Amino acid sequence: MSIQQGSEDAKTKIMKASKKLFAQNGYEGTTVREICEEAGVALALVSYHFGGKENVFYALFEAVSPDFLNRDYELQDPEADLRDFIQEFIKFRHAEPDLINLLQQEIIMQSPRLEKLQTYIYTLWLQLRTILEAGRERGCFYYGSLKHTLHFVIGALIFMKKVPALDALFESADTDGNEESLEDIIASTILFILNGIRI
Amino acid sequence: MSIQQGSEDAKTKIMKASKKLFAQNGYEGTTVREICEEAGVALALVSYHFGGKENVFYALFEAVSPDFLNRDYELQDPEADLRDFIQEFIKFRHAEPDLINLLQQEIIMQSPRLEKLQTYIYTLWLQLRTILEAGRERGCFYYGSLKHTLHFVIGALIFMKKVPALDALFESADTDGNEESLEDIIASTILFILNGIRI
DNA sequence: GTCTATACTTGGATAGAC
DNA sequence: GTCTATCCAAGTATAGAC
Repeated sequence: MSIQQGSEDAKTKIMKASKKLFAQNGYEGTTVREICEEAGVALALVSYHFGGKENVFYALFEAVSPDFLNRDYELQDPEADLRDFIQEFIKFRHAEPDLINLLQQEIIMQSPRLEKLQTYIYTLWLQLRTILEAGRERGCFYYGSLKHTLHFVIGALIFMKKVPALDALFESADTDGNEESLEDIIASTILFILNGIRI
Repeated sequence: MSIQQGSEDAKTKIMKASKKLFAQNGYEGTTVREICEEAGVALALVSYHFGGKENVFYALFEAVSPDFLNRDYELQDPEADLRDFIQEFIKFRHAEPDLINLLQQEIIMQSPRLEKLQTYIYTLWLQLRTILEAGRERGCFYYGSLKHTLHFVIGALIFMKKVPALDALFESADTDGNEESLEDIIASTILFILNGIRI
Protein backbone atom coordinates (compact mmCIF):
# COMPACT_ATOMS: atom_id res chain seq x y z
CA MET A 1 0.00 0.00 0.00
CA SER A 2 1.26 3.39 -0.99
CA ILE A 3 0.88 6.59 0.90
CA GLN A 4 -1.07 9.25 -0.92
CA GLN A 5 1.44 11.87 -1.81
CA GLY A 6 0.93 15.07 -3.70
CA SER A 7 -1.70 14.51 -6.38
CA GLU A 8 -4.77 12.35 -5.93
CA ASP A 9 -5.73 9.50 -8.14
CA ALA A 10 -7.84 10.05 -11.21
CA LYS A 11 -11.00 8.76 -9.57
CA THR A 12 -10.94 11.39 -6.86
CA LYS A 13 -10.03 14.11 -9.31
CA ILE A 14 -12.97 13.19 -11.50
CA MET A 15 -15.37 13.31 -8.58
CA LYS A 16 -14.19 16.70 -7.43
CA ALA A 17 -14.34 18.14 -10.92
CA SER A 18 -17.75 16.71 -11.67
CA LYS A 19 -19.25 17.92 -8.41
CA LYS A 20 -18.18 21.42 -9.23
CA LEU A 21 -19.28 21.34 -12.86
CA PHE A 22 -22.58 19.55 -12.26
CA ALA A 23 -23.49 22.13 -9.63
CA GLN A 24 -22.49 24.93 -11.93
CA ASN A 25 -24.00 23.85 -15.21
CA GLY A 26 -26.30 20.98 -14.34
CA TYR A 27 -25.98 17.33 -15.24
CA GLU A 28 -26.99 17.68 -18.85
CA GLY A 29 -25.13 20.94 -19.21
CA THR A 30 -21.86 19.25 -18.30
CA THR A 31 -19.93 17.08 -20.73
CA VAL A 32 -17.60 14.26 -19.90
CA ARG A 33 -14.94 16.07 -21.85
CA GLU A 34 -15.30 19.12 -19.61
CA ILE A 35 -15.09 16.98 -16.51
CA CYS A 36 -11.91 15.28 -17.63
CA GLU A 37 -10.37 18.55 -18.72
CA GLU A 38 -11.17 20.15 -15.34
CA ALA A 39 -9.82 17.07 -13.59
CA GLY A 40 -6.75 17.00 -15.78
CA VAL A 41 -7.16 13.37 -16.80
CA ALA A 42 -7.84 11.51 -20.00
CA LEU A 43 -11.33 11.22 -21.42
CA ALA A 44 -11.47 7.47 -21.15
CA LEU A 45 -11.10 7.41 -17.37
CA VAL A 46 -14.70 8.25 -16.64
CA SER A 47 -15.79 5.06 -18.32
CA TYR A 48 -12.95 3.11 -16.81
CA HIS A 49 -13.52 4.11 -13.19
CA PHE A 50 -17.26 4.66 -13.08
CA GLY A 51 -18.69 2.99 -16.13
CA GLY A 52 -20.22 6.12 -17.57
CA LYS A 53 -21.25 9.67 -16.84
CA GLU A 54 -24.37 8.76 -14.91
CA ASN A 55 -22.50 6.66 -12.39
CA VAL A 56 -20.18 9.54 -11.62
CA PHE A 57 -23.29 11.44 -10.61
CA TYR A 58 -24.50 8.74 -8.23
CA ALA A 59 -21.04 8.30 -6.77
CA LEU A 60 -21.14 11.91 -5.58
CA PHE A 61 -24.14 11.24 -3.38
CA GLU A 62 -22.99 7.85 -2.20
CA ALA A 63 -19.73 9.35 -1.03
CA VAL A 64 -21.45 11.69 1.36
CA SER A 65 -22.95 10.44 4.55
CA PRO A 66 -25.11 13.13 6.00
CA ASP A 67 -25.24 12.27 9.66
CA PHE A 68 -28.35 14.26 10.17
CA LEU A 69 -30.20 11.97 7.78
CA ASN A 70 -30.25 9.33 10.47
CA ARG A 71 -31.03 11.68 13.28
CA ASP A 72 -33.82 10.40 15.45
CA TYR A 73 -36.20 12.97 16.77
CA GLU A 74 -37.91 12.28 20.05
CA LEU A 75 -40.79 14.61 19.24
CA GLN A 76 -41.14 15.53 22.90
CA ASP A 77 -40.61 19.13 21.97
CA PRO A 78 -41.46 19.63 18.30
CA GLU A 79 -40.42 23.25 18.29
CA ALA A 80 -36.95 22.37 19.53
CA ASP A 81 -36.84 19.54 17.02
CA LEU A 82 -37.73 21.87 14.20
CA ARG A 83 -35.06 24.33 15.26
CA ASP A 84 -32.59 21.49 15.29
CA PHE A 85 -33.69 20.22 11.91
CA ILE A 86 -33.34 23.63 10.29
CA GLN A 87 -29.96 24.15 11.87
CA GLU A 88 -28.64 20.78 10.74
CA PHE A 89 -29.95 21.28 7.24
CA ILE A 90 -28.34 24.68 6.85
CA LYS A 91 -25.07 23.38 8.27
CA PHE A 92 -25.05 20.59 5.74
CA ARG A 93 -25.97 23.02 3.00
CA HIS A 94 -23.06 25.14 4.07
CA ALA A 95 -20.64 22.22 4.09
CA GLU A 96 -21.77 20.80 0.76
CA PRO A 97 -23.23 23.67 -1.21
CA ASP A 98 -22.50 22.08 -4.57
CA LEU A 99 -24.29 18.91 -3.65
CA ILE A 100 -27.37 20.72 -2.36
CA ASN A 101 -27.34 22.89 -5.41
CA LEU A 102 -27.18 19.88 -7.66
CA LEU A 103 -29.91 18.11 -5.75
CA GLN A 104 -32.11 21.14 -5.99
CA GLN A 105 -31.64 21.24 -9.74
CA GLU A 106 -32.47 17.59 -10.10
CA ILE A 107 -35.64 17.96 -8.06
CA ILE A 108 -36.86 20.90 -10.04
CA MET A 109 -36.02 19.28 -13.35
CA GLN A 110 -37.62 16.05 -12.18
CA SER A 111 -34.65 14.27 -13.62
CA PRO A 112 -34.82 10.54 -14.28
CA ARG A 113 -31.91 10.15 -11.87
CA LEU A 114 -34.06 11.19 -8.93
CA GLU A 115 -35.34 7.69 -8.48
CA LYS A 116 -32.00 6.43 -7.25
CA LEU A 117 -31.63 9.47 -5.03
CA GLN A 118 -35.05 9.04 -3.52
CA THR A 119 -33.70 7.39 -0.40
CA TYR A 120 -31.73 10.45 0.63
CA ILE A 121 -34.43 12.96 -0.19
CA TYR A 122 -37.35 11.06 1.15
CA THR A 123 -35.82 10.33 4.53
CA LEU A 124 -34.85 13.93 4.94
CA TRP A 125 -38.22 15.50 4.25
CA LEU A 126 -40.06 12.79 6.09
CA GLN A 127 -38.31 13.92 9.25
CA LEU A 128 -39.60 17.40 8.63
CA ARG A 129 -43.10 16.16 8.01
CA THR A 130 -43.08 14.11 11.19
CA ILE A 131 -41.97 17.08 13.23
CA LEU A 132 -44.62 19.31 11.71
CA GLU A 133 -47.35 16.78 12.37
CA ALA A 134 -46.25 16.17 15.93
CA GLY A 135 -46.17 19.89 16.52
CA ARG A 136 -49.70 20.36 15.28
CA GLU A 137 -51.00 17.52 17.38
CA ARG A 138 -49.40 18.90 20.50
CA GLY A 139 -50.65 22.36 19.77
CA CYS A 140 -47.22 23.92 19.26
CA PHE A 141 -47.77 24.72 15.61
CA TYR A 142 -50.70 26.05 13.71
CA TYR A 143 -51.19 25.72 9.99
CA GLY A 144 -54.00 24.93 7.61
CA SER A 145 -52.62 22.48 5.11
CA LEU A 146 -49.72 20.18 5.95
CA LYS A 147 -48.98 19.75 2.28
CA HIS A 148 -48.64 23.44 1.60
CA THR A 149 -46.70 24.03 4.77
CA LEU A 150 -44.22 21.38 3.72
CA HIS A 151 -43.88 23.16 0.40
CA PHE A 152 -43.31 26.50 2.08
CA VAL A 153 -40.70 25.24 4.48
CA ILE A 154 -38.84 23.19 1.90
CA GLY A 155 -38.94 26.14 -0.47
CA ALA A 156 -37.57 28.51 2.14
CA LEU A 157 -34.79 26.08 3.05
CA ILE A 158 -33.75 25.02 -0.39
CA PHE A 159 -34.00 28.25 -2.34
CA MET A 160 -30.78 29.95 -1.41
CA LYS A 161 -28.80 30.35 -4.51
CA LYS A 162 -26.65 33.04 -5.95
CA VAL A 163 -28.31 34.06 -9.17
CA PRO A 164 -26.12 36.46 -11.10
CA ALA A 165 -29.08 37.76 -13.03
CA LEU A 166 -30.68 38.84 -9.76
CA ASP A 167 -27.61 40.06 -7.95
CA ALA A 168 -28.66 43.66 -8.24
CA LEU A 169 -31.93 42.79 -6.56
CA PHE A 170 -30.25 41.57 -3.40
CA GLU A 171 -27.30 43.90 -3.54
CA SER A 172 -27.16 46.53 -0.87
CA ALA A 173 -30.23 44.91 0.53
CA ASP A 174 -28.75 45.15 3.98
CA THR A 175 -26.66 48.23 3.80
CA ASP A 176 -25.41 47.97 7.32
CA GLY A 177 -22.63 45.93 5.76
CA ASN A 178 -22.96 43.16 8.27
CA GLU A 179 -21.16 39.93 7.67
CA GLU A 180 -23.43 36.97 7.17
CA SER A 181 -22.21 34.44 9.60
CA LEU A 182 -23.61 30.95 9.42
CA GLU A 183 -25.21 31.55 12.79
CA ASP A 184 -27.02 34.63 11.50
CA ILE A 185 -28.42 32.73 8.57
CA ILE A 186 -29.57 29.91 10.80
CA ALA A 187 -31.14 32.30 13.27
CA SER A 188 -33.09 34.26 10.71
CA THR A 189 -34.28 31.15 8.91
CA ILE A 190 -35.55 29.65 12.14
CA LEU A 191 -37.23 32.91 12.99
CA PHE A 192 -39.04 33.14 9.67
CA ILE A 193 -40.23 29.56 9.58
CA LEU A 194 -41.25 29.32 13.21
CA ASN A 195 -43.15 32.59 13.04
CA GLY A 196 -44.89 31.27 9.96
CA ILE A 197 -46.36 28.31 11.78
CA ARG A 198 -46.32 29.23 15.44
CA ILE A 199 -49.50 30.08 17.19
CA MET B 1 -56.77 37.92 -44.55
CA SER B 2 -58.09 34.52 -43.71
CA ILE B 3 -60.17 33.50 -40.78
CA GLN B 4 -58.52 30.98 -38.49
CA GLN B 5 -60.47 27.83 -38.94
CA GLY B 6 -59.97 24.44 -37.38
CA SER B 7 -56.24 23.82 -36.93
CA GLU B 8 -53.77 26.52 -36.03
CA ASP B 9 -50.76 27.39 -38.04
CA ALA B 10 -47.44 25.71 -37.47
CA LYS B 11 -46.00 28.62 -35.55
CA THR B 12 -48.69 28.43 -32.86
CA LYS B 13 -48.49 24.67 -32.72
CA ILE B 14 -44.75 24.82 -32.17
CA MET B 15 -45.13 27.33 -29.35
CA LYS B 16 -47.73 25.26 -27.56
CA ALA B 17 -45.74 22.08 -27.90
CA SER B 18 -42.49 23.66 -26.80
CA LYS B 19 -44.04 25.31 -23.77
CA LYS B 20 -45.29 21.95 -22.61
CA LEU B 21 -42.08 20.08 -23.32
CA PHE B 22 -39.72 22.73 -22.01
CA ALA B 23 -41.66 22.81 -18.74
CA GLN B 24 -41.64 19.04 -18.55
CA ASN B 25 -38.07 18.22 -19.50
CA GLY B 26 -36.24 21.52 -19.38
CA TYR B 27 -34.76 23.49 -22.24
CA GLU B 28 -31.74 21.29 -22.75
CA GLY B 29 -33.74 18.14 -22.12
CA THR B 30 -36.03 18.93 -25.02
CA THR B 31 -35.04 18.38 -28.64
CA VAL B 32 -36.33 20.20 -31.66
CA ARG B 33 -37.36 16.84 -33.05
CA GLU B 34 -39.57 16.21 -30.02
CA ILE B 35 -41.13 19.62 -30.29
CA CYS B 36 -42.00 19.16 -33.95
CA GLU B 37 -43.31 15.68 -33.35
CA GLU B 38 -45.51 16.90 -30.49
CA ALA B 39 -46.67 19.79 -32.66
CA GLY B 40 -47.25 17.53 -35.63
CA VAL B 41 -45.19 19.61 -38.02
CA ALA B 42 -42.01 19.12 -39.99
CA LEU B 43 -38.62 19.48 -38.36
CA ALA B 44 -37.55 22.37 -40.52
CA LEU B 45 -40.30 24.70 -39.35
CA VAL B 46 -38.62 25.66 -36.11
CA SER B 47 -35.77 27.19 -38.01
CA TYR B 48 -38.10 28.69 -40.60
CA HIS B 49 -40.45 30.43 -38.18
CA PHE B 50 -38.17 31.23 -35.26
CA GLY B 51 -34.64 30.94 -36.54
CA GLY B 52 -33.61 28.25 -34.10
CA LYS B 53 -34.50 26.52 -30.87
CA GLU B 54 -33.43 29.33 -28.59
CA ASN B 55 -35.75 31.84 -30.19
CA VAL B 56 -38.70 29.56 -29.64
CA PHE B 57 -37.88 29.79 -25.97
CA TYR B 58 -37.84 33.58 -25.92
CA ALA B 59 -41.01 33.75 -27.96
CA LEU B 60 -42.85 31.95 -25.16
CA PHE B 61 -42.11 34.73 -22.71
CA GLU B 62 -42.63 37.55 -25.15
CA ALA B 63 -46.07 36.23 -25.95
CA VAL B 64 -47.24 36.56 -22.38
CA SER B 65 -47.99 39.93 -20.88
CA PRO B 66 -48.36 39.54 -17.19
CA ASP B 67 -50.50 42.49 -16.20
CA PHE B 68 -49.35 42.32 -12.66
CA LEU B 69 -45.80 43.04 -13.75
CA ASN B 70 -46.78 46.63 -14.32
CA ARG B 71 -48.87 46.92 -11.21
CA ASP B 72 -48.07 50.04 -9.26
CA TYR B 73 -48.13 49.71 -5.52
CA GLU B 74 -48.99 52.78 -3.51
CA LEU B 75 -47.23 51.47 -0.41
CA GLN B 76 -49.72 53.21 1.83
CA ASP B 77 -50.56 49.86 3.36
CA PRO B 78 -47.65 47.47 2.80
CA GLU B 79 -49.45 44.54 4.35
CA ALA B 80 -52.35 44.91 1.94
CA ASP B 81 -49.87 45.35 -0.89
CA LEU B 82 -48.08 42.19 0.06
CA ARG B 83 -51.34 40.26 0.21
CA ASP B 84 -52.17 41.58 -3.22
CA PHE B 85 -48.76 40.72 -4.60
CA ILE B 86 -48.93 37.15 -3.34
CA GLN B 87 -52.43 36.74 -4.69
CA GLU B 88 -51.55 38.07 -8.12
CA PHE B 89 -48.46 35.92 -8.31
CA ILE B 90 -50.30 32.75 -7.42
CA LYS B 91 -53.05 33.56 -9.88
CA PHE B 92 -50.53 33.98 -12.64
CA ARG B 93 -48.78 30.81 -11.56
CA HIS B 94 -52.11 29.08 -11.80
CA ALA B 95 -52.88 30.45 -15.24
CA GLU B 96 -49.43 29.75 -16.67
CA PRO B 97 -47.98 26.88 -14.67
CA ASP B 98 -45.73 25.71 -17.47
CA LEU B 99 -44.18 29.10 -17.90
CA ILE B 100 -43.53 29.55 -14.17
CA ASN B 101 -42.15 26.07 -14.02
CA LEU B 102 -39.82 26.78 -16.90
CA LEU B 103 -38.74 30.08 -15.42
CA GLN B 104 -38.03 28.40 -12.12
CA GLN B 105 -35.83 25.84 -13.84
CA GLU B 106 -33.92 28.49 -15.71
CA ILE B 107 -33.29 30.47 -12.54
CA ILE B 108 -32.02 27.48 -10.65
CA MET B 109 -29.87 26.32 -13.52
CA GLN B 110 -28.58 29.85 -14.00
CA SER B 111 -29.09 29.33 -17.68
CA PRO B 112 -27.39 31.65 -20.14
CA ARG B 113 -30.84 32.55 -21.42
CA LEU B 114 -31.70 34.31 -18.17
CA GLU B 115 -30.08 37.48 -19.33
CA LYS B 116 -32.76 38.14 -21.90
CA LEU B 117 -35.44 37.24 -19.37
CA GLN B 118 -34.03 39.53 -16.75
CA THR B 119 -36.57 42.24 -17.47
CA TYR B 120 -39.49 40.08 -16.45
CA ILE B 121 -37.87 38.60 -13.38
CA TYR B 122 -36.24 41.69 -12.08
CA THR B 123 -39.33 43.85 -12.25
CA LEU B 124 -41.36 41.23 -10.49
CA TRP B 125 -39.11 40.68 -7.49
CA LEU B 126 -38.27 44.34 -7.24
CA GLN B 127 -41.93 44.98 -6.46
CA LEU B 128 -41.70 42.47 -3.66
CA ARG B 129 -38.56 44.04 -2.30
CA THR B 130 -40.09 47.48 -2.35
CA ILE B 131 -43.12 46.29 -0.44
CA LEU B 132 -40.98 44.54 2.15
CA GLU B 133 -38.82 47.60 2.68
CA ALA B 134 -41.78 49.94 2.96
CA GLY B 135 -43.36 47.59 5.46
CA ARG B 136 -40.30 47.55 7.65
CA GLU B 137 -39.97 51.29 7.59
CA ARG B 138 -43.57 51.77 8.58
CA GLY B 139 -43.30 49.19 11.30
CA CYS B 140 -45.73 46.72 9.75
CA PHE B 141 -43.13 44.02 9.20
CA TYR B 142 -40.31 42.76 11.25
CA TYR B 143 -37.36 40.82 9.91
CA GLY B 144 -33.62 40.76 10.37
CA SER B 145 -32.11 40.54 6.93
CA LEU B 146 -33.93 41.85 3.88
CA LYS B 147 -31.83 39.65 1.67
CA HIS B 148 -32.73 36.47 3.47
CA THR B 149 -36.34 37.43 3.77
CA LEU B 150 -36.49 37.94 0.03
CA HIS B 151 -35.03 34.48 -0.39
CA PHE B 152 -37.56 32.94 1.98
CA VAL B 153 -40.56 34.57 0.36
CA ILE B 154 -39.44 33.89 -3.18
CA GLY B 155 -38.69 30.31 -2.22
CA ALA B 156 -42.07 29.83 -0.63
CA LEU B 157 -43.82 31.30 -3.65
CA ILE B 158 -41.88 29.59 -6.37
CA PHE B 159 -41.38 26.14 -4.97
CA MET B 160 -44.69 24.50 -5.71
CA LYS B 161 -44.08 21.69 -8.02
CA LYS B 162 -45.37 18.22 -8.36
CA VAL B 163 -42.38 15.99 -7.84
CA PRO B 164 -43.26 12.38 -8.59
CA ALA B 165 -40.34 11.16 -6.53
CA LEU B 166 -41.79 12.90 -3.51
CA ASP B 167 -45.45 12.20 -4.10
CA ALA B 168 -45.62 9.74 -1.27
CA LEU B 169 -44.31 12.40 1.07
CA PHE B 170 -47.21 14.73 0.42
CA GLU B 171 -49.78 12.07 -0.16
CA SER B 172 -52.49 11.79 2.44
CA ALA B 173 -50.87 14.77 4.04
CA ASP B 174 -54.26 16.31 4.54
CA THR B 175 -56.49 13.35 5.03
CA ASP B 176 -59.60 15.42 5.41
CA GLY B 177 -59.83 15.04 1.65
CA ASN B 178 -60.45 18.70 1.08
CA GLU B 179 -60.27 20.07 -2.42
CA GLU B 180 -57.53 22.57 -2.93
CA SER B 181 -59.23 25.55 -4.37
CA LEU B 182 -57.12 28.37 -5.69
CA GLU B 183 -58.49 30.54 -2.90
CA ASP B 184 -57.34 28.06 -0.27
CA ILE B 185 -53.83 28.03 -1.65
CA ILE B 186 -53.72 31.80 -1.77
CA ALA B 187 -55.05 32.09 1.76
CA SER B 188 -52.61 29.66 3.30
CA THR B 189 -49.65 31.14 1.45
CA ILE B 190 -50.53 34.63 2.63
CA LEU B 191 -50.95 33.32 6.15
CA PHE B 192 -47.57 31.61 6.21
CA ILE B 193 -45.62 34.49 4.73
CA LEU B 194 -47.31 37.24 6.71
CA ASN B 195 -46.89 35.36 9.96
CA GLY B 196 -43.25 34.91 9.09
CA ILE B 197 -42.58 38.63 8.95
CA ARG B 198 -45.37 40.24 10.92
CA ILE B 199 -44.68 41.67 14.31
C1' DG C 1 -45.75 27.73 -45.80
C1' DT C 2 -44.69 23.05 -45.30
C1' DC C 3 -42.50 18.99 -46.53
C1' DT C 4 -38.33 15.26 -47.05
C1' DA C 5 -33.63 14.41 -47.08
C1' DT C 6 -29.19 15.45 -45.57
C1' DA C 7 -25.09 17.97 -43.94
C1' DC C 8 -22.63 19.37 -39.87
C1' DT C 9 -21.49 19.30 -35.00
C1' DT C 10 -21.12 17.59 -30.54
C1' DG C 11 -21.13 14.31 -26.93
C1' DG C 12 -20.63 9.54 -24.80
C1' DA C 13 -18.32 5.39 -25.02
C1' DT C 14 -14.75 2.06 -26.66
C1' DA C 15 -10.21 -0.07 -28.61
C1' DG C 16 -5.78 -0.75 -28.08
C1' DA C 17 -1.02 0.97 -27.08
C1' DC C 18 1.94 2.03 -23.14
C1' DG D 1 -4.10 2.79 -14.37
C1' DT D 2 -3.71 6.18 -17.88
C1' DC D 3 -3.18 7.66 -22.42
C1' DT D 4 -4.50 8.72 -27.74
C1' DA D 5 -7.37 7.85 -31.48
C1' DT D 6 -11.71 6.56 -33.15
C1' DC D 7 -16.57 5.03 -33.51
C1' DC D 8 -21.33 5.78 -33.11
C1' DA D 9 -25.52 8.08 -31.75
C1' DA D 10 -28.13 12.18 -31.31
C1' DG D 11 -29.08 16.93 -32.02
C1' DT D 12 -29.41 21.35 -34.79
C1' DA D 13 -29.74 23.54 -38.88
C1' DT D 14 -30.01 23.80 -43.98
C1' DA D 15 -31.10 22.65 -49.04
C1' DG D 16 -34.27 22.13 -52.21
C1' DA D 17 -38.74 20.08 -53.92
C1' DC D 18 -43.74 20.91 -53.75
